[in-house]
Amino acid sequence: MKKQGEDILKNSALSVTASRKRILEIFLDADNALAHQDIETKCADQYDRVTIYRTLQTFLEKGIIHNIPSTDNMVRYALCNDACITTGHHNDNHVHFRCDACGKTVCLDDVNIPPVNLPKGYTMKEINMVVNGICKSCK
Amino acid sequence: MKKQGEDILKNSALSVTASRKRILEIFLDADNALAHQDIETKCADQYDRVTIYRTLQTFLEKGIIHNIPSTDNMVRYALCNDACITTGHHNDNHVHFRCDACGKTVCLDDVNIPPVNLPKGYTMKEINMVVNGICKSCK
DNA sequence: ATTAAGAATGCAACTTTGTTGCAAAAGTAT
DNA sequence: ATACTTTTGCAACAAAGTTGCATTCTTAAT
Repeated sequence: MKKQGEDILKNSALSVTASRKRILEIFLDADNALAHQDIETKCADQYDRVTIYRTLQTFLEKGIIHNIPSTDNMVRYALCNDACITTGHHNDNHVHFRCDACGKTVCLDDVNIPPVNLPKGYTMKEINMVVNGICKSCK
Repeated sequence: MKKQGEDILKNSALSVTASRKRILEIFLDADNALAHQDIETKCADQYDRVTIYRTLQTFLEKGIIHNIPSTDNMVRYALCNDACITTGHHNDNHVHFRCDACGKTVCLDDVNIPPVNLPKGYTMKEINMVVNGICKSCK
């Protein structure tokens, strides 16, 4: 299990570096989505701010993580599920939940986004759904 | 029609000031959602950046505008529809659409967000749906 | 209409967040 | 082990957002 992060990097054809392994580890350990800031507080002493920005960008492009929109100017990131990473096919069709009590944002992997009918002339490429309220841990 | 902005302010128990009227006017004229930056470029010569921040904050709190989440760290704002403002009751249950071609974000007022079943233990308070793709004007 | 009280604005200073170019260091493949 | 490529850290900068306070504008009551 120690090698999990390294494997993800190799599968994505990325070179294996200490900072990438560490940031992946942070995601693997987390039970919720992380903002840039969260990651920075966990390892800014070890790695430069700029490196974190670039690493998140790289992970996004490779489909290792996906981002979750927000209304607070704090885009959050979460690991894509295994199928996503191994197949290369993206299926981030799940709902995200933000708890107003604990502030955590999580992926509800089992809750699919319901289909929507757009008006004539609109073409859908991606869809994002974020629900907030109280999570099961807080209530 | 000239008084529309002023009426909105009065209905929300806000004092009528030049900057608030101007910012409301910008929203009334716009056919898409606006980021802070958009507003700034339209009136930063007339009003201070700080005033714009505070005005948007106030409008949000009063329910005059609502915000639209994004993954690009550019929260956008749009006027709530009339019913929203007059009844004080929020019903921003519509889908938002972001066009990848023209970059505009719009409210699809006629497209309701479909219901979602959350797992046991989760309570929903708000829900947000953002679709992106190509809008009817661009294709 | 005038005025007093309260609210909003502008300014200045500051903090945080994000970006870019470049030299040094580390990783990869031979 | 070496040459080549990629990544990192640093520095400098640009942009975004925040706060306190003095001044100005609104409002409501006289």
